[in-house]
Amino acid sequence: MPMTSRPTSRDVAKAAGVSQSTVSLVLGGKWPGRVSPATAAAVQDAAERLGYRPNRAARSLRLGSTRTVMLVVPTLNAPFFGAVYEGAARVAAQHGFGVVAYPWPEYAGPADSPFAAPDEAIDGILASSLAEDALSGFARTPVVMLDSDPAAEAPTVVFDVQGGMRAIVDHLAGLGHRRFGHVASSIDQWTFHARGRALADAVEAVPGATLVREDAALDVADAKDAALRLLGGGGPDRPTALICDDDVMSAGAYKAARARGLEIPRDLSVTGFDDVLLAAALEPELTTVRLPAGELGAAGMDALLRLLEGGRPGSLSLPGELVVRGSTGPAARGTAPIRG
Amino acid sequence: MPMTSRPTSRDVAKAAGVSQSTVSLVLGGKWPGRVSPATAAAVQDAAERLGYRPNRAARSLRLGSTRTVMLVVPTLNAPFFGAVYEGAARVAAQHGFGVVAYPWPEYAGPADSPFAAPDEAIDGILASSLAEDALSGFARTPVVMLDSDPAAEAPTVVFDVQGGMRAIVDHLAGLGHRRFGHVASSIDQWTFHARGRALADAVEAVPGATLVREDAALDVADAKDAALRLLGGGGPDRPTALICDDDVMSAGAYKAARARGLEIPRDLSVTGFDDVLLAAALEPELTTVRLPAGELGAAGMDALLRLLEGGRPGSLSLPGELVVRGSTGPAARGTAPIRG
DNA sequence: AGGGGTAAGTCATACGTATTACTGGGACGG
DNA sequence: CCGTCCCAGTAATACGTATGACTTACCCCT
Repeated sequence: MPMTSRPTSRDVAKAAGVSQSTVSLVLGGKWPGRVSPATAAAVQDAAERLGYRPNRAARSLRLGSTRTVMLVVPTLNAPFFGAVYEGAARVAAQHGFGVVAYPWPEYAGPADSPFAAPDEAIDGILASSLAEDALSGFARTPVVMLDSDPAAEAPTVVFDVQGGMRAIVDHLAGLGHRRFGHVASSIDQWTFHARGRALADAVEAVPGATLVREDAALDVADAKDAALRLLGGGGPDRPTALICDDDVMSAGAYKAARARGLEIPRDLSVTGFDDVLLAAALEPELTTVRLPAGELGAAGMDALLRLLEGGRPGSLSLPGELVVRGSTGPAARGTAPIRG
Repeated sequence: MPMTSRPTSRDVAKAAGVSQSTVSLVLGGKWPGRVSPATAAAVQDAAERLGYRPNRAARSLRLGSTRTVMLVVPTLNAPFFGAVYEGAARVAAQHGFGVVAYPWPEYAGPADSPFAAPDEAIDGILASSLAEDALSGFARTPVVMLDSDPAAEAPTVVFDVQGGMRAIVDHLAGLGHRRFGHVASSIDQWTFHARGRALADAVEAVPGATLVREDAALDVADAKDAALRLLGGGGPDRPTALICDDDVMSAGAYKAARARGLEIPRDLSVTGFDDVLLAAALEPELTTVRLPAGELGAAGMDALLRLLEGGRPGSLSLPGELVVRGSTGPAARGTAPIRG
């Protein structure tokens, strides 16, 4: 007789000749001392044979926990956040947790969430790249912040922006560059504020180095305009290296260079940040800092799970890695003031 | 006295002076004829005042439905699938459904799913760009396939690949091109098979046109090699236009062109497919076909929800749109056989 | 021999909801 | 004036699990 609907723990009990409670004890792993090894084995065997899987809804109802975590990101329409998701989901799955992603832009508070009742339907929140108070509607829900202000109350996992920027500046300074232009993101997010500060600090540490900054939205066209402003008329005082807040903006810098007739890296060096697919697709390939987005998601989920278990996870900083490609080269002699 | 834990339907009942069943009826919207308008209003008011939200787990348990859908994609680490997710999640949210994404590559069957018991924890599956039999472990679960073989049993939403390729070929033919090279993806997926067939058909419709094809993996470096093979020694018979299976491969074609000293679009035209961010970041900007990824997800979710309601949704084909940018131009005269 | 202790299970219950079967009472028809 | 019908709502129950409170039977010790 074919089992038409899914087997329950009671079916397993019947098959093993025990009570439902015993099944629950055994499968819950808390049988030592309560159930004899022989019985436990019989139960596990029966469960296996029937292909029993516990009902998630029933378990959630009983335990008051859904074993689901919500990931809040600005968008999934960017490989970076996709990688964060994958890293987080991998770790979550290992602990029997599911992950629901929620892209932020249209987000207008808990009532607007994909879940009508976020406080109930999820056990915790992993929030990337957004202000902490944006989550004020989720009182009672444990939160871990990613790539956000570590000064916040919640545990935080960030990239070592400082180290990354210093690596870039050191690399360029070693090539003889002294006049830097910063194609900066105007987005009001901690990570970009941090990048700006880190860059300023790093440049300050280079004797005789100068830094000019122009802000732009996080897209190619706007970044191109900012880069053009930085390059100005192309006089002898123009920057010899453009440091961009992320890889996409670098593409704008490339366009600006071409518009000015400058060849990369001969006449101008350009750097990015993040190392997304685009970086290696550009011509020449982009020197940038690789941020381990997957690890960010994984480490964040790890912290969140510890938080859910009542622990008190600390904040964490993940190092980036300078990837030197073809967009950086020695500072052109010709652009230095030759005489006077 | 502050309400410490979440209000239940029983709390609402108490506050409104009715029974729990009445609350459930009213909030379920099936009260007309069973409950007086005045009472219904009182219940709704009480629910509002207490900030009542139904418990998802309890409802799932009762109804045997989780109101959650699983989205299976090859990866989220690609903007295309991120957009699919966003479109699907938007539609799902409007119907009170949540979406759990599951990246495919590590996928090894239901037991490996983020949910230990997929058949129970989800109501349906939206699967993108993968073979139907890959889901054989999910018997009993309704499935809608995206960008996959429409001949499959499950309802399908695809792009009009045929129309897109024809638009590209017509555009190029109008510019005088006759010798085409196809930088083809070697991935065994319906969409790429379809693109290959569609391209062959479209070229065949152009009198005197020829088509050569080289296969490559879906990354920049491999696509570059394939493009180099297509360009050969650069003799008079070389293709004047390279049609790539997607935008990323186009980046490889760009590199091949530069390696051969060919300028785009003067000496060589290049086209892509998909219109991801990269397309507009390349220099010159890429002529490609924009595929509405978000709409794909939305339409797929729409079909799936109808399927879950017992409907019988048909398959659907979404049109792409040719986006002409700077990578295509008139066929160079110099490359045509001048004499003989 | 009687009492206490423990090993090995079972019983009963609660989680919060949706729904079916039921009830009290008023209106209405004959 | 009595039977019938319907309105407005309620009581009871089931979904499948986890767990604290019980129960039994056996063993050991004095």
